[in-house]
This record gives sequence, C-alpha cells and structure tokens, in this order.
Amino acid sequence: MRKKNEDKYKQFSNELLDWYDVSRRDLPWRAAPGASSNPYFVLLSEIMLQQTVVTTVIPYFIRFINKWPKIIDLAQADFNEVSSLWAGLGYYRRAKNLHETAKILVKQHNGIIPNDEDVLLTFPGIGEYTAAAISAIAYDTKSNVVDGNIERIFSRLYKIEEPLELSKQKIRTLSKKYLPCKRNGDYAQALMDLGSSVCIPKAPRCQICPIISTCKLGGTPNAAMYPKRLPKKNKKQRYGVFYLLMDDEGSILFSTNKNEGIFANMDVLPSIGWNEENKKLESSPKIISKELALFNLNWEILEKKINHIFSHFKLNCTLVFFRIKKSTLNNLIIDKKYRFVKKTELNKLAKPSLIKKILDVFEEEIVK
DNA sequence: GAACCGTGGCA
DNA sequence: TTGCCAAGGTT
Repeated sequence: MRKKNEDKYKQFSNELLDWYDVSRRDLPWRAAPGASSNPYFVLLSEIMLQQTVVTTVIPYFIRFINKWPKIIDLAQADFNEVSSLWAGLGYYRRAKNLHETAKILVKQHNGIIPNDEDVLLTFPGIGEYTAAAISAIAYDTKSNVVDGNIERIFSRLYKIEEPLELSKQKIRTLSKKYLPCKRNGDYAQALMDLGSSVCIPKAPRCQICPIISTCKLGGTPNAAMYPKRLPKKNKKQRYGVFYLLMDDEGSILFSTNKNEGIFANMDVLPSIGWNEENKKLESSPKIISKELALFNLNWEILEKKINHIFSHFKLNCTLVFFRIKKSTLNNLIIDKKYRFVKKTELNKLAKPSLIKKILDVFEEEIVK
C-alpha cells in the first residue's frame, strides 16, 4: 500500500513538472529553465507577492531591482526612498520589514540569504510560507511550500468539506507527502502557476489540467465550490474628513505617519474621523483638529466626496480643499508634525493610493 | 483564534 | 454596484 501511494505521489509531481516545463510563466524574478535563481530576487518578489497578484507586483519589482540591484544596495538605501517606491503596493509594513531584513542580512549574514527555513523565519515579515518559498525556490530545498493556490488545489484534490480556515493543517500534511526529491523549487512554482491559470478560484479549467486524474473534483461542476469558506464578516462603514491645504505658493500640507497602524510610515494628508460615528463631521469641515485649527478666516473652500475600500472597512471620505495665503499662516495652529511640501517635491513622497486619489480629485485646483 | 493591514481586477 | 479574492504576517 505504501509503495502504491509513493507511486501516486511521484506520478503527480512528474506530471506537474512536465506541464510546468511547457507552461511556466516567464517572470522577472524567475531564473531561466535550468539556471540557478537569484536569492535576492526570490526574497524581494516573495515579500511583494504576499496577498498581491503577479501583474501588480511586476512593475514594482522592476523598479526595485533597477534602483537596488543587490541586497546590499537595498540595505544601504534611505528608507524614505524604499517607502516611496513601495507606495501604491499596499500592506505598508512590508516595506519596513523588507528594509530591516535586508539590513540584518548584510550585517549578520554577510549579505547571503540563508537557505535554512528556521533562520529565514526569524526575519521580520517572513512567515511560514515565505520562509519555505524562499528556501525552495532560491536553493531547491525540499520545503513544504503552502500558499493560497496550493491550499485551493489540495482542497479540490481531496474534496475537503471543512472550510479552508479550519483545514489548513490537514492540507499541509497532505501536501508534504507529494514533495518530489528533485526540482522542489520548480515543483512549488508549478503548483502556483497551476493555481493561477488552471485551478483558478472561479470557473476552474479542469479540461486542460495536467493532474485531473488524481483530483476528486476534476471536471465536475462542483470544483468551483471548493475550497469552502467560513461566512465573511461585513465590512463596517467609517467616515473620515481629509484636508488639502495649499498655500499661495502651491505647497501642500503633509505629515508622515509613525511605524504603526494603517498607512504606516507613509506620507498622508491631514485627516480626522475614520470612525463609524463621525458622519456628523461632514457638516463642519472648517474645524480640522486640535493640532490644526482654523477659525474665522475667509477660506476658499472646495468640498468633494469619494469612497475607498480597505481590507476590513469601508471609508466614506469628505475631501476639503483650502487655499490659504501665507500671510494668514500665523493665525493657524499647526502641529509640528505637519510640513508644507512643494508641488515639485510631491513625486518624492510615499503616498498611499487613497492619498494619490485625493490629490487627483483636486488636480485642477493644484495646477492653478 | 480573530482582528488588523491595501489595492485593483473581475464577474 | 457590490462582493470576492490574491505567492500572508503580526499581534
């Protein structure tokens, strides 16, 4: 019986690797067939790919390796520049963790990325999946790489009825049995390519699947129903007010967030609210905040509204544009954390997509 | 375990 | 339009 199972596992990986040799995606961090990969490229791409699709990552990855071709370049970079190149990619703590990891690697590991999963796990921003993926893809170790794609594939292979949130450990145990003795990095990437182009979440393309013969759901209309999931919680609606303050030289008031919370370390516009109850703030845009108080002045005000959706809440944004004269700045109470940024310096900031969106809304006013 | 942490594409 | 989801990690 054991012999029979081993044959099954071997056939599975062989068929998958044969498919990979023909169907593999050509990605900028991927080594040519037969060539050894660049561990720095693997690490950088794996961090960027956390919860982020390949097509989104590619241009960011290219910009990063053009600016910092080696890990030592990244380690020595000014974090503000790292943050700025990361802007728009989301999950901004990743940028800080990446930079910290690069610095540790250069300082304590001679700039060499370890192949040991346990060592990789000690770096900030590298968890179980990423450690296994770097080890397998960069050094071809026999690591049990389990990402969302692989969870979906094994959920379907075994027609797992439990919600994915509850079956992760079972899937790890199953997937470990299938690991081949050779080409482990290719094998992991083959599963991921399969998950992204064939065993896709909706409408899986079972007709062209190289491993349909081992799949309990293969070719059945039910395949799309797996993996099953726990019911999603509704995103709460929050309300916030954002202020675009421009002086008569065209400079705009910004602050840089601390290394915490949403938009960690990013450059943002002054805002208040972000609460579920603050809907009433919409009607009093002139009172900004304790740190930034505006009273009894004749402002040129333009008000707009946009919506923005985050991973765990929705934000209804009231946007308020003020044009102020420098001579009246003395009447403002402005916390020291704020600073005016010249129009020509805007492109150097690390602006989250929401902040870019707000600047776009007032583009005509900014150009004036 | 559950909440927090972004964004864009797609149906 | 809305909800879903994607190469997860940290607290």
